[in-house]
Amino acid sequence: MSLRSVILVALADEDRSGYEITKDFETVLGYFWSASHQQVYRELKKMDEEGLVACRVEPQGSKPDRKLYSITDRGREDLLAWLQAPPAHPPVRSPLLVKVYGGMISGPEPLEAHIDTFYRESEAALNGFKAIEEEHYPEPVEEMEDWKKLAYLTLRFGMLRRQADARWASEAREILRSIMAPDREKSPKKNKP
Amino acid sequence: MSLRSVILVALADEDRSGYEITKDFETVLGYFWSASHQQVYRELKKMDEEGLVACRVEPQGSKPDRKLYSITDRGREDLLAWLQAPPAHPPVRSPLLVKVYGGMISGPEPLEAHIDTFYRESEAALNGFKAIEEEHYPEPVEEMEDWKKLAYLTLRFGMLRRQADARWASEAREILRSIMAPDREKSPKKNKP
DNA sequence: CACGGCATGTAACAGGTTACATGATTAT
DNA sequence: ATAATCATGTAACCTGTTACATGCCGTG
Repeated sequence: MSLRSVILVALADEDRSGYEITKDFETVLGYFWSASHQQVYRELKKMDEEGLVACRVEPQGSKPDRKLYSITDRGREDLLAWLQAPPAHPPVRSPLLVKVYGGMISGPEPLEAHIDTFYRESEAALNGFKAIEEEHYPEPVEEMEDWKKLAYLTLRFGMLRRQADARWASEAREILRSIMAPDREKSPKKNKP
Repeated sequence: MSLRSVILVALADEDRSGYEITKDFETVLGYFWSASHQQVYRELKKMDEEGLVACRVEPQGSKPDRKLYSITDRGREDLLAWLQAPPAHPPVRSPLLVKVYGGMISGPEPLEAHIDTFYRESEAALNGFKAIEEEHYPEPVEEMEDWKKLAYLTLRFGMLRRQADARWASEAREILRSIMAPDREKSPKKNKP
């Protein structure tokens, strides 16, 4: 039920079209949720049927018509209840770590490549976040408006995660080097002793 | 296609039953993947049909029969190809951060509770990992066998992540306190200015 | 004899991905 | 012209969750 709630959050302040909400998932909402336009349209339709949102068609002269959705009282109630309920913990699912764990089967070479890319991506994402921080949050936290503090916290989460990821990747690179080191006797590959 | 591959990794060293693989997801595999027994059984059935695994029924005297699965050559080929391909990046989906972002709607009280729980859970998980480290990986990394280095890396990932989570939670708590502080004029709630 | 662990599944549903499809407007 | 962006959707499929279901064994 999370997608519904994210959409309701997006609609809480201003009416938006499915297209705009999709764009939000590529920007602000993207720090903590992702959804494709197909998902958004499908969900909005269901939510309309269930009375959580209302829909009106807005003709806009030259451009194609758009369907503007607004949150209803029922929608607001549902959202409030969801926000107050303790959050679910999405289960861990990391393809990268599966590949690490299976490293004895693939051999260390592909692993080194994966981890290297992961390191670079983590660093790049971190730098991206830092740039956003400088541009949009230059003032000290205490001086931010309340809503801005909350948005900042979601950015901050991404930064700390990516930092941890980059740190792990460099550790992993070191350890991998010791596996790949050629000056060792070759023993038969076995995953468990 | 990741679930298939994780199952193949689990079968790479020794034949296992669906039940045993399910248990693996609660232990070793649990650091980087999760799946329910329903998923495991369903997937094994499909993989059998597609010739990635072979199945034989093992009667074991008193206890109920079990179906032992083993990886086939086709399975090994598929797994190797998958391990070598660059890993997919699962999209971010964090219910907690959605609730943070929607904090102006719910008010800070429930948020404080969510973040507090998150902090405690992160710390607890971290301590759990540290205990496992002491018990199962007491020797210096350089002295570990290759396969053990890889397993250690998956543990290490969990540790660094949880550490980052805990750090974020304490930052968040501080910032939240400044929102909740009662010695401020009350302004009308608005998510965006 | 009740309960937890072993061992296996089916069915329905919810959520997410991929592919396909349409048509207008605006910028190069 | 043609490509990008705006704006909307359908259909099929895959993956994950929840609920239901069965039956044996060993321990207290």
